[in-house]
Amino acid sequence: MTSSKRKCKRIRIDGEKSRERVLESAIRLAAIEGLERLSLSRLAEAAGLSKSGLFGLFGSKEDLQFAIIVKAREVFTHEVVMPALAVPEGAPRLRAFCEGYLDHIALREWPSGCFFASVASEVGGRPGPIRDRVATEQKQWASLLRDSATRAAELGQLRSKESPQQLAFELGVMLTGADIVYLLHRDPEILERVRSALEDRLGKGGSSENGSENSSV
Amino acid sequence: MTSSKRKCKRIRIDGEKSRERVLESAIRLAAIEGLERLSLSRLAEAAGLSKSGLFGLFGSKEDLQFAIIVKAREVFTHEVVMPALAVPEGAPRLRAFCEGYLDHIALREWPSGCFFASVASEVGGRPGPIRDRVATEQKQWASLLRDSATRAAELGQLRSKESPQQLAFELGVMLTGADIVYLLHRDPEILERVRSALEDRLGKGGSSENGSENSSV
DNA sequence: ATTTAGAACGCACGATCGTGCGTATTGATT
DNA sequence: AATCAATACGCACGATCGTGCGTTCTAAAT
Repeated sequence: MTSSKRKCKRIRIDGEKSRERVLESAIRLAAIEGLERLSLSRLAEAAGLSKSGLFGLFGSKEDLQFAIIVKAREVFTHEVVMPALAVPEGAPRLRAFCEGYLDHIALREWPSGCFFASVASEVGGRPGPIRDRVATEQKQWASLLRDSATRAAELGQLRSKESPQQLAFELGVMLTGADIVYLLHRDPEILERVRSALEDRLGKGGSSENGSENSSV
Repeated sequence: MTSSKRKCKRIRIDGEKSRERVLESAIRLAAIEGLERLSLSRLAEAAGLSKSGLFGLFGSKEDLQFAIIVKAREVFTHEVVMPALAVPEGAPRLRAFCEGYLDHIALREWPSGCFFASVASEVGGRPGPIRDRVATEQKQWASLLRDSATRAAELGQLRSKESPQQLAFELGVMLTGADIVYLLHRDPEILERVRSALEDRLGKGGSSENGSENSSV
């Protein structure tokens, strides 16, 4: 009920550019402050426009929060998911998902670790549309891991005694837990121990083993 | 500079009772809202006293936040740590720590899962005394797991190929990650999969195996 | 019975929050 | 050139935040 886009023959939505620019700052601010603590004033100041101008771009704070989630998902897809999809399916791709996640949370540009882990624990206790949306995103990420693990099992790349669903689950919660703990201590040993766990379950062979330039997207 | 306790021969601090009563509500509210989103007004209303009365009890909001952390630690110690310390050391105790944690986050009285996991991701990106305190608490919990795993290794209760430090780390981050994910979906399968992981690494034998009444403390 | 220190209160302050309104500015369409 | 819808702005509103101040009440110490 917020947007009233009456009849208009040819609208030139130049505001899209502004929204993108704002969201670029917003995802970083929201990861630190939290989705609800993020204030329009500070975001406006960080993005270089007025508070009311920012408000008008999104219509309401909840719409802004949704847009931030969508933008964060795009970034996560670009930084973690897509590079892994360029790796051969099965165990190597599953490993690439996990290593991509570890590299992602270790980036200095993200002082609050994984955006979705941060937001999940923020809104997890408060039911509502935002929590549902975050839950959906998390499920999709879990599906990526599970599908890769299943394919790895089909290809005979796993220890036979292990259920691929169980393996994908354990890796997923380990990554999330490591993100939280790494957030507190910033101890590289945390990332190394997760990599050891990966090596234990998926065998050796890091991301530097296969040249990544002969892959067709 | 907040407390000015001049010279007084015999003070009867009755306020301790009030503080305890307030903190009882505060830890639950803070787990849902977050340590910083928690407002004095709502907490005062929930605890049944005035806002200024509540403020006077703690001196400042930061002091209140510290008191909440201390209280949450007491609850966690009472609900998770102490029962596990009544279990024979080594693998059974390590298992009791993990199962106690799972039971703890599954409790309906805690709609936001583990207090410390929630607060960790809230303040993890913002350095300061509160984050340092939470980090210290997390380290102590990790030490409990690590010491139990080490003792289990000494007792020959682990698969020899496995480093006890690595085992303790993996279990710890799995618990934290499972807390976050369970917060989002409330799917009992999540808890079951963690229990499967425990069974895989520590063998069968749940908490109901050994009678817990013949234990000294 | 008087004294007295702390507990709890009402009240108000400055700051900041999300939001609505009125108004220039802009660039594409007519 | 004129029209018009969308952008971005300044400003102000009610609400809520953390905090300080002064008063009343209560119970232990004298």
